[in-house]
Amino acid sequence: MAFPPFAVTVDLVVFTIRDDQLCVLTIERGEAPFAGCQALPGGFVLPDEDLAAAAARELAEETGVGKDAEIERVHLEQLGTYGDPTRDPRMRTVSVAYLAFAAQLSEPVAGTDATAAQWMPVATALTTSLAFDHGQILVDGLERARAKLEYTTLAATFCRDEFTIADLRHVYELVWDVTIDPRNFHRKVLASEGFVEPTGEHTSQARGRPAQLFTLGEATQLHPPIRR
Amino acid sequence: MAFPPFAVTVDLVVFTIRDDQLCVLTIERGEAPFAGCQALPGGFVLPDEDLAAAAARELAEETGVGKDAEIERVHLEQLGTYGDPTRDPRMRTVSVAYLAFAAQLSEPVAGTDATAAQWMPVATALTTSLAFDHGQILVDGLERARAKLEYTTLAATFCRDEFTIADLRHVYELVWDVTIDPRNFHRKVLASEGFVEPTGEHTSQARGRPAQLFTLGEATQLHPPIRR
DNA sequence: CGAATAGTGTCTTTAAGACACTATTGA
DNA sequence: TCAATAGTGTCTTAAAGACACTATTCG
Repeated sequence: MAFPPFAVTVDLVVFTIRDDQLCVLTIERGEAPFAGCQALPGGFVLPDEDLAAAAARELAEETGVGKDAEIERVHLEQLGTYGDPTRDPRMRTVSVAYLAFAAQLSEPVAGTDATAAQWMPVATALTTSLAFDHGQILVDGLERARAKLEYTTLAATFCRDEFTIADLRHVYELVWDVTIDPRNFHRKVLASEGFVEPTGEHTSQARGRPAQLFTLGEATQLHPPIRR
Repeated sequence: MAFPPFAVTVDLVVFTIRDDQLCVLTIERGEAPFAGCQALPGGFVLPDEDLAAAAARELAEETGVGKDAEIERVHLEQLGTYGDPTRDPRMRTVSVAYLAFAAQLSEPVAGTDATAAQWMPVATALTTSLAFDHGQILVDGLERARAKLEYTTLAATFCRDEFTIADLRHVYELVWDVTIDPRNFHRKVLASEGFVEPTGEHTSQARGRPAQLFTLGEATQLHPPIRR
């Protein structure tokens, strides 16, 4: 049977928290179209590769994540598919966008690609002209991320394996761009069955009373949700 | 630049309410693979066609919806993309699934296709072996539909232009497969700013006190949501 | 009349938000 | 000591759910 041939790519919206800012992974394009322009990382899906596998592969290539046990600390989900006939001037392309949340673990971001990858503050990225329809994909990814924090435990994915309640609150504050009452937040998280489990350890570095350390609990969904 | 060629299709999960049941539109496949098997309606995306346009075209072909002003009464949104390399034995295919909610307006369902289309109760469809990965797509579509009713006004999309609070409650009950207290539901809907607007008209047909008729209000999101 | 459905009022419980207060550290 | 952060308690308000009650129709 004849069918119109399409190129299928995956593009990644990878969020992390760095220097007290929500950041997104971008690359500088080396070739036309949009040469020299900032873009989301991504690439072609291989002939026998699943879409999620292609996304995981691109993520590993660009961040180094996934080569070790670090894959455990990354959340990857399908965001949406973008297929406007004019989105790529070279050919008819359909891009399946994936959304990733990562704790900032290893610093090296320069991937196996020759392209220079960097963590760009989301506030900057939103006012930057990105290649293709990547500006729209970023907006959609940010909105999805914000919504997901409400009813899932995925905020912990932005934290290291052990974290304090203040760390977790900081994730919500940076992603939602709001301030949250520390006392009410504390109570709400502890009241949420299975959200966090105490390790028994405490932090010691900062000024102020040492905080208890927690790990992510069994729950993946929050009932009731933590509302924006 | 060389790239692996893919076939790109759209598949539709179209829900409606018929005979007091949540139903999904299915077709009987005429050709291999899965000849004679039930499947979701869908087809190839044309070379210069947007993905959403392809979904709208397939929907019109299968249901007749969209030819008149009826397009107003249908909600169409992207559900997700399915691209397992083995999902279609003929070729490498990526399918972009769309979710549609429709009021049961015109009865004729037999589309312009030769394939026989029918409204199948979702409870039946879930225990039927559907072609390709359409069983998974249906499950995902049902879960998305259930979630959407919580925080959007889309339940009204299942109703005719004018509807009673009981009609609306019935949508929630059938989609969520629960029973809802009519009195609390009534209060909650009326308290939700912009959800419904009274027309001033009343129903007269049934036994019991005549009910007020409403149209959908300006709101698209519900604050607070109506929880399952 | 009684059955059926529409619609209102009221009480209890749960959760959110404001915010006073105590606890424990470093400088 | 004070500044800073962690953590608890308590009050008020909003919303969910249970359910008694009234309203209006048909048979």
